[in-house]
Amino acid sequence: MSSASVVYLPSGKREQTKVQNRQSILDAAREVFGELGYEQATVRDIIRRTGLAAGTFYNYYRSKEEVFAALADDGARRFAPILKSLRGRGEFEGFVREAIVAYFTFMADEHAAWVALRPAGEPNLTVQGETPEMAAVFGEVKGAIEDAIARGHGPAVDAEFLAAACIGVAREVCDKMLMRRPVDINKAADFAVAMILNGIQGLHEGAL
Amino acid sequence: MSSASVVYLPSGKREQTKVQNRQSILDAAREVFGELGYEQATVRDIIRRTGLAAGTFYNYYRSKEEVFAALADDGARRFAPILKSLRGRGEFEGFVREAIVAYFTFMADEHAAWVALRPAGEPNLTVQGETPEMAAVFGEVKGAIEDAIARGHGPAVDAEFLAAACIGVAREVCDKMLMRRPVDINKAADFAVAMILNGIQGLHEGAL
Amino acid sequence: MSSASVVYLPSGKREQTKVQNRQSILDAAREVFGELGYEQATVRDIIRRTGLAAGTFYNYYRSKEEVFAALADDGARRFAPILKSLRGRGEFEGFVREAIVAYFTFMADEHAAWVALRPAGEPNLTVQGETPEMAAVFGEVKGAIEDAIARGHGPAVDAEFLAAACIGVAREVCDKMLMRRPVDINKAADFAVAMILNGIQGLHEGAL
Amino acid sequence: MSSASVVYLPSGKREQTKVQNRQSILDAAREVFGELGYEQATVRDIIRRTGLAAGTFYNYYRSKEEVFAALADDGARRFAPILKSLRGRGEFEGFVREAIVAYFTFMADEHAAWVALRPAGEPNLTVQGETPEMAAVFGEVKGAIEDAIARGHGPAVDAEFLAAACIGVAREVCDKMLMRRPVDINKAADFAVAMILNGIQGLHEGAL
DNA sequence: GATGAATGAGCGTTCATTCAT
DNA sequence: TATGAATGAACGCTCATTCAT
Repeated sequence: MSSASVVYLPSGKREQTKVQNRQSILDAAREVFGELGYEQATVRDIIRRTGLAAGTFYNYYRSKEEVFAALADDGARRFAPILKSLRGRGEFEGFVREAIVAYFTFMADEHAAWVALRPAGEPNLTVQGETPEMAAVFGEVKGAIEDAIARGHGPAVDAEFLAAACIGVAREVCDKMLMRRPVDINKAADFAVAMILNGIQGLHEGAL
Repeated sequence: MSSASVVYLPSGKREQTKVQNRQSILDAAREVFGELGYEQATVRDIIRRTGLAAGTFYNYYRSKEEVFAALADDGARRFAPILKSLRGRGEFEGFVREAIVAYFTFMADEHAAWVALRPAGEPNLTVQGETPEMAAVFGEVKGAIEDAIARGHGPAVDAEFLAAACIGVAREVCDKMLMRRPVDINKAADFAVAMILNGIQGLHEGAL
Repeated sequence: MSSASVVYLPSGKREQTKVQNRQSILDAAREVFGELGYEQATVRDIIRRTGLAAGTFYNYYRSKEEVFAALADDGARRFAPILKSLRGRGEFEGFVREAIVAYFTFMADEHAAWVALRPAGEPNLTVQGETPEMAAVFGEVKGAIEDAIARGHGPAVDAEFLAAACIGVAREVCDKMLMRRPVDINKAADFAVAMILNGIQGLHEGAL
Repeated sequence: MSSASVVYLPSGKREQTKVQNRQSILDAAREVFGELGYEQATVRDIIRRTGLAAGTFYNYYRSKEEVFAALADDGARRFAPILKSLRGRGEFEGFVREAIVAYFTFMADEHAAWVALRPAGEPNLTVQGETPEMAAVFGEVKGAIEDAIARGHGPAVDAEFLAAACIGVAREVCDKMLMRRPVDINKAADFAVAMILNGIQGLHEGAL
């Protein structure tokens, strides 16, 4: 009761614990962000789900912003190679199709993982449905499309508007796709791609 | 012995300050919501900007939800007649064009008013950029498009996806439009409409 | 809308209104104190039930303490003549019996009126059950008994303790009586009186 | 490379201040409840007297109800063994006497401690005079008497009225006893017991 | 590095009371 | 006198963050 108990662990273990703690925090944060949304989520929520002490959180991240960024970076990092293989290719049509498919696929996977991991016990919980990874990957795709268009790989139209339109279609159709069972990536991608490419086609003819 | 019993009815001064206070609160709330976003905004933020006492807020609204709703309702109410004149028309093309134009026009006006009123003194302030009115009107347009498509006024394609795509294009292009100077409603609307209608055209041919 | 409407009423009416308002406040206060208890009751609760304006309350009473006192005084005033007819009589036994009966009768009446007036619609409301009048009348009885004993009309025992014991018996038995249906004043009074008088009898013999 | 992983177990200093703080809160709460009464007391009153930060209170108790209960439980727990030794004894007279003595003794101790600790500097402060412990112990005694009578250990009279009368006598005489200097437990207990037992005696003869 | 209690600013809200009308 | 909106102190409570252990 009145003395400290000290347990010495081998150094390897300690490193392991560090990795484990960091992962615990990330996992808890993903859950919390997914369920509550970024704004509603609090550091305390994350800590609670972690089982760690409050102070421990701050050994790894300085704020909820930072954990969010870490998760987003992780998503972006995993998505980067996929995206890289698409960038820089010559023809725009192919790029759009592949980018959309890659994006939808990533989102479907992420969403599936997220749905699978959520405990079924709390059905009345408000769910935001988008993890930091998803948000980040959307940002990546957005950037890629904007880039591709700005670099002249796209048609000769108002580049910024075009990118915006592509992104809008991609995001909204993706959202709907994720709400259906089963999640049909091909159908959704076909739809989105058709909308975009046909839309552009018209722009040419209409000389916009 | 004979004295007057006086009944005070709502008269000038009182009623006037009531209206003023209500308006102060709404104005402050619009600012706060526009700058901080709904989630970050607090009742006390609104009160502070109002200069009124804390308790006074609660003579007018019971919560931030309620002020938000009041602002949103105001936006929706102002937009409703415009929208109503579009709904129920037979052909889809015309509906889309008019809806987009109406939406872009409303947003441009709202945005201009909003920008004009914001004090320039705090440039490093996080700005969300969307007032409750804008959010509400977006919701109205979204509903109108979904309705129009669901009621069969749209082409024979996946109605939900189509609505989603239209909405995505409208929102994103509108956002870009609002960032430019001058704000060119016609150009943006032409672009968005072309994307949507041409996109649909292709869907038919592609038998999606 | 923008001008004051003034209604002149004859002076008699005005006086009448004053009396009515005072009574409204007292009635509302009795209800509120009875339902919520003195501590929980707020001036606002009373005002709300009154239908009057908040400021009007302060034209009649300066605080909830004051309304409470007014109600208590009313109870005491109504009880005073009954009590007066008992005070000063020579023999203690008779005094105790009559005081108890008078007290129990008053409380039963008051309680019946109170129960009858309460709206049956809110059965889950916390009810304190004692109006200011009841509290005040208890105080009067207490004073009367203490007086009677202190003036030597009681037996030669520790006067303060005796008064305390009488009062304790009276209060607690009265409470139980009021909880039963039908309220049997005679039975309760007989019991209380017997306890007290027999108790005293023993004190004499025991030479306390 | 080789470093220690340290697990901190509850040790001296931390545990000590926790106990101290908990005690500070309980002490402050007892004072506040004693001076202001349960209803008037606020969590902030307790915190203020404690000198701790506002949030700290909530590390120990969730509400004023909970602190009150903790104090009351403490009183009841300390009184329980004394009470237990009395319950279940056959004859009623002995039970009443012992219960009264035990109750008066406990209250006298509690009251003495309470009076001794109160700072003399604020003479104009409203004092309620009853700590949660006292209230709880009164409740225990009340329950014990009601039980004993209900279980038939009492005389053949209206059990509920009898219990009420006993309790009334005990409470009121105890209050008076506590106001005198010196506090004479025996005298007060003798008085109360005589009142009760003689009173019952009369009930028998009177066939109530 | 891990712990978890302490901190105190800040939140939403209610309240008694005032005072211009 | 009646009105009822304005006031601002105070409440219960939560939070991000710190720091002695």
